[in-house]
Amino acid sequence: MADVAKLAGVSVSTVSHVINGTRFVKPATRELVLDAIDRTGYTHNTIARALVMASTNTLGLAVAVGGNPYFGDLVRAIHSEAARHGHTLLLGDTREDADEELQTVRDLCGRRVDGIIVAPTADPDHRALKYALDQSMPLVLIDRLVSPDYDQVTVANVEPVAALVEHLAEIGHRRIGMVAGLDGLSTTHERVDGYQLGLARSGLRSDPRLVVDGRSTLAPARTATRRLLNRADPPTALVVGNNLMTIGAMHALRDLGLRAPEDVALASYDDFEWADLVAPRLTTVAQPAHDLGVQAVRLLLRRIAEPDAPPRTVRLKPTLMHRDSCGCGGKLPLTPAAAKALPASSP
Amino acid sequence: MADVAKLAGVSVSTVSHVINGTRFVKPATRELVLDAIDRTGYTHNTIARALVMASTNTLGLAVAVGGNPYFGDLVRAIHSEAARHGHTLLLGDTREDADEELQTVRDLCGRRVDGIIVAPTADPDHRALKYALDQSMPLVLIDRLVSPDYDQVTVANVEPVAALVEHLAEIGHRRIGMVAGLDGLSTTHERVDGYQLGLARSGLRSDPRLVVDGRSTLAPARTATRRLLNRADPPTALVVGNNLMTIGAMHALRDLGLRAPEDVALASYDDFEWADLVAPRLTTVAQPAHDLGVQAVRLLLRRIAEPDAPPRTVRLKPTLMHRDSCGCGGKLPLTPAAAKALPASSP
DNA sequence: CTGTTAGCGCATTCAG
DNA sequence: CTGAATGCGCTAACAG
Repeated sequence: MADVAKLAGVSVSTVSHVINGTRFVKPATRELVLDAIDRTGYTHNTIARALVMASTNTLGLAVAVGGNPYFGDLVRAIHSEAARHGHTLLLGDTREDADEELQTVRDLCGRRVDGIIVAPTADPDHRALKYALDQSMPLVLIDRLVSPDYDQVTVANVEPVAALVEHLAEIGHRRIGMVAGLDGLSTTHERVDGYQLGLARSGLRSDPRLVVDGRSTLAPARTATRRLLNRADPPTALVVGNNLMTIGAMHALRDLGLRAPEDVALASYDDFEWADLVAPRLTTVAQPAHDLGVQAVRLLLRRIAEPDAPPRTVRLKPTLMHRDSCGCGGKLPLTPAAAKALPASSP
Repeated sequence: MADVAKLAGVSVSTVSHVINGTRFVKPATRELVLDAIDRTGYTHNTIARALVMASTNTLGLAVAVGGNPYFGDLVRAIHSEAARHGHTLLLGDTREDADEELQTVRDLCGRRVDGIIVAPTADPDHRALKYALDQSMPLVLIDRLVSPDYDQVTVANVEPVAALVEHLAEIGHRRIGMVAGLDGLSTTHERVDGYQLGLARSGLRSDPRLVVDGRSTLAPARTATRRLLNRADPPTALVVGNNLMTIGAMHALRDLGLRAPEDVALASYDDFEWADLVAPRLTTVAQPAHDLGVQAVRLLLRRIAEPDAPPRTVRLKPTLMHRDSCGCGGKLPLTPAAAKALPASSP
């Protein structure tokens, strides 16, 4: 930058100001600077700028990068919304592990990002989150809720899952099982709560043995589902807690030579782009991944701008993708109450 | 850091050295420093460090973040390998657009990442890549090849696709169509070349009208496939150039009330986790996404360490996932030559 | 309208 | 074994 200044016959201060447009510069000299800049091949050093400005224009993202396509959508949405506001993303992988999460958040803080979006792991102590707050690092939680003290954005879980269960019950199912996600995640608990609520509303007794742990991923869900269906008195319908576990559950059905929805009806949380290509076409609840990401970024930018604003929890509504795996033959819509909790969209 | 030094009764220089372990410090004073550090709640400022070290321990990644789950796997692999070497990822989205690509790379350079991994867009001038080289920014290309002057890592395309075509031909198909990807990408061209090669080897005449442009994404592939199958003399088998387009093609089949493999046989590039849950189970070619990512990072770190090393092109082999959509009934394996080009794995 | 100068927080010679 | 001093590249008062 000193070179540029010399070559243009001005001071570094002027160079800085033409670069940032931060104060008026006589058009003549500005031209001088401008072409001195590209004759020098000069490139603005964001690092140095960040040091003095105490702001990096970078947002940290701490999620479990792995496997789940839903998080891919989230990352994409977050990235584009961040970019729209001139921010870049620094990517951290929690691997759904509390220690990794803490280390990731630490690293992100060390790199002086302007704020962090994290999909919290099941850490009961929330060490990573506390650390961030401790550093007074702006923070917003996505997907999973932790406490209203944080800014957080998530999706409705209880009512939508209840609606699914009620639908299944109305078709005539009396033994409805659930493949639940990782213990310790709010999404898991809320979806199980929704399941219980649905049963209760349908006048069905809840049987704890019908709820199995699929650990939010494919393989465990596969074996758990297999075990569940191998019981002496297996459920005739299954509610599955997320997308990966749905793949696992379908594998399990195939392993056992069972067909959906004839042998076992299926309804699950999270949609796929190919959900209506599989046999049977999957009845699912689709998350508004894009909106979730956008909201998270907005919340974070607000928090950065006003560190003392009251924390806000945003909860978005998912959409019912009513297809064939529930086995109602398409003839039966949701009950009015359920439909209200869970707006439907034609596939 | 000055605070820490004061509180420990030493100089900043000593503090720096105990933090980085960069020279011997008497255990006694080191302890002093260490607990002064956490009594102060001091956090190492990576930004300032980067400024003086002229190195950020950050790698830039410029890909089309959108939609394609294959890139999700890639990002994951790259991230973990980078992390293994103490580097973090700065994420850039090219959106498969040349201008976005250039801007992304510019930004990444401005942020002084230590190197960049880019999945080049179809820009005929390779402006972004030239820019990076111009800045003498270490660079490696992933997925698509551009020129042996760059470090690049990709997957074999020609022979694997040829093998697919030969397989289809051997089952008896004489009119084999292809849904090709975005023009200008090496993967697209190589896969089309493989298609032609397979036809030639099978003694089939190539008909340009049987190759349609699916633009590497779902929707265009759907309409293109529909148009192709609506021809007076439609193909009886289809080779599809990537995963998203495969979803599109399957939608097209359903749109037309056609079934695979009975009405149209299907074989495609890129595997999915659910490829054997759809009807029919998809015969695909699976990319070694993880290895691609790992190799890319290794190449990049080598380039950073030795800026003048000769450029290297790494080409990995994909795996055949031989399932049902090709319609051979599982009875017919690949010809020996084809099998050699395309190792198979049981689903 | 523009130049001078003092840090931003750290790593690192060079002396002790 | 440790401290003092210099500079990384830039922005922002503060003078002109």
